[in-house]
Amino acid sequence: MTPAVPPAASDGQVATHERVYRTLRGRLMAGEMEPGVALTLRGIGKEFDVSMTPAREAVRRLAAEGALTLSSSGRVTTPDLTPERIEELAALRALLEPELAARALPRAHMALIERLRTINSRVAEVVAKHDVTGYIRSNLEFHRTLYLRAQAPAMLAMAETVWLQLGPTMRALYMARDRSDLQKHHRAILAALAAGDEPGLRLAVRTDVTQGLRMLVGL
Amino acid sequence: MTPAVPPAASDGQVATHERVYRTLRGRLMAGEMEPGVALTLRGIGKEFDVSMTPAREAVRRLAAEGALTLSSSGRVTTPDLTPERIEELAALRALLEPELAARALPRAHMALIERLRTINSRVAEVVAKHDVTGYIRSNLEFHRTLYLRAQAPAMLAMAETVWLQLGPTMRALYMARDRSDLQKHHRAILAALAAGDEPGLRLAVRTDVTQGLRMLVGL
DNA sequence: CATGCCCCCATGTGATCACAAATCGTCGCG
DNA sequence: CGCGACGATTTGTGATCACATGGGGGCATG
Repeated sequence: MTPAVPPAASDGQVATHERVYRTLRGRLMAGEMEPGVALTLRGIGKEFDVSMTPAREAVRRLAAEGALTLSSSGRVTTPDLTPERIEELAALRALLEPELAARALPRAHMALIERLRTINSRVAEVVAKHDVTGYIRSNLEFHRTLYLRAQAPAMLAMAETVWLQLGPTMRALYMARDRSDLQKHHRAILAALAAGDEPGLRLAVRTDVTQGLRMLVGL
Repeated sequence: MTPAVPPAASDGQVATHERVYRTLRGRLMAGEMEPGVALTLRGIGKEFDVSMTPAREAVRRLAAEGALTLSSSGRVTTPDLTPERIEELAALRALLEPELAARALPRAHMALIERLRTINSRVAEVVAKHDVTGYIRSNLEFHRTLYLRAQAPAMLAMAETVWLQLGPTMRALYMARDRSDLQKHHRAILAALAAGDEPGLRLAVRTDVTQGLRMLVGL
C-alpha cells in the first residue's frame, strides 16, 4: 500500500513491529482488553496502518510470552485463564517478587521510598475514580520501581511476563471486586523497606501479590 | 520458489515455522551451538528449505524467549551471557526448580523414581563418551520428567525458558570442566524423593542446579 | 420455532520482491 | 606498514499476493 516508503523511514529508531508490539503489550498488561477477545492480523495492521507482516511478528512475540493465545488454526485471542492457571501464576508471583524485593532492599534509599510513596498516592486517586486500567498500571509501576533496584533484569523480565499473562484476567477480577485493602499492603511494604526488615518485606510482598488474586479463586 | 505448494500441504499438522522453531529450540537447549554464533534468516531458510517468512517467525519467537539475541540492527546471534547474567539465571533455577520438585513430591510414585533412575544411568553413559550435547539433553530430561509431575505447566515453562537461555553457555561450561559429581546430586534427589523428604529434596535440587553453574563463576 | 448442515468469506500461512542499512573486505593514503 | 574511507554484498524489514482452511451465518428441514 505504501511501497514508496518501505522500511525504517519515519522510524524513531524503532522498527514498525516493535511499535506495534509495545502498544499491544501495554494494553494487555494494563488490562485494557477483556479475556477471550479475538484479534486479527489484518485488523491490527489496519489499526496501526501497517501490513500484516509487522502485525504478525508482534502477535507471535506476544504469544511466545503467553500474552496471547493461539488456537490450533492460528487464530489469536486474549488469554482466558482457568482458575488453576491463575493460581499457578499467582504462585509464580509469590515466588519471584519477594526475591526481587529482597534483592532491592539493600539498595533502597530514602529517595526510592519517597518515589514509591508518590506512586502509591496515585494508586489512591485512580481507585477513587474507578479507573481499572489506571489502577493496574500504577500498581504495577509501584512494583516495577521497587524491583528495578534489584539489578536482576532476567528475574524482572520473568515477573513482567507473569503480569502480562494476567493482564486481561486482572481487569475482569478488579472490575468485579473492591480493592480498598491493596493500599494497606503497599504501606506494609514501605514500612518494611524503611526498617530494613527483609523477612517482613518478603512477607509483605507475598501477601500483596497473593491477596488480590486469591479473591478470584473464591468465586 | 515453490508457489505451487503454498501452505500446510505436507504438514504433519504443524506449521512450517513451528517445525523450524522446534528444531532450533532443541539445538539451542541441548547446547549444540556455541555462544555468540551468528544466524541469518536466509541461511535458516535455506537449511530448512523454506522462505524467510517462517524462518523469521521462528527466530523472533526464540528471541522473545531469550534463546537468541537480536542486535540493534536486527542481526541474530546465540546469546553470549555475562557472568552476572549466568548467576542470575542460576538463581532463577534455584528458585523455580525446588518449588517444582516439592510440588511433584506428593505425586512421585515408585514408577517415576524408576524412570528417573533409568534416565540417570543414561547420563552416566553419555558422560563416559564425552558427549556434551547428549549429557545436557539427558540431564534436562531427568529434571523435566520430575517436574512434569508437579502439574504446573506455567512454572515448568519458565524453568525451560531458563534452560533455553543457558543452552549455549552450558555447552561452553561443560566442555571445559569435568562433571563427574553431577550423578551424586541426582542420587541425592532420588533418595529424598523415595524418602518423601521435602526439605531434603528442595536442598538436593537446589544444590544440583547451583553446583554446575557455580563452576563458571570461579573462572 | 428449534436444529443441523452447508457454503462463503474472513483469516492465517508462506513465498517473493524492493529497499535501506549495516557489515566486511579492499584499496589508497599517510 | 598501519589506518581510514569507500564500495559491493549480505542481511533484515515491510508490502503484497495466492492459497487452503475453518468458523459463522443463513437456509432448509423436521
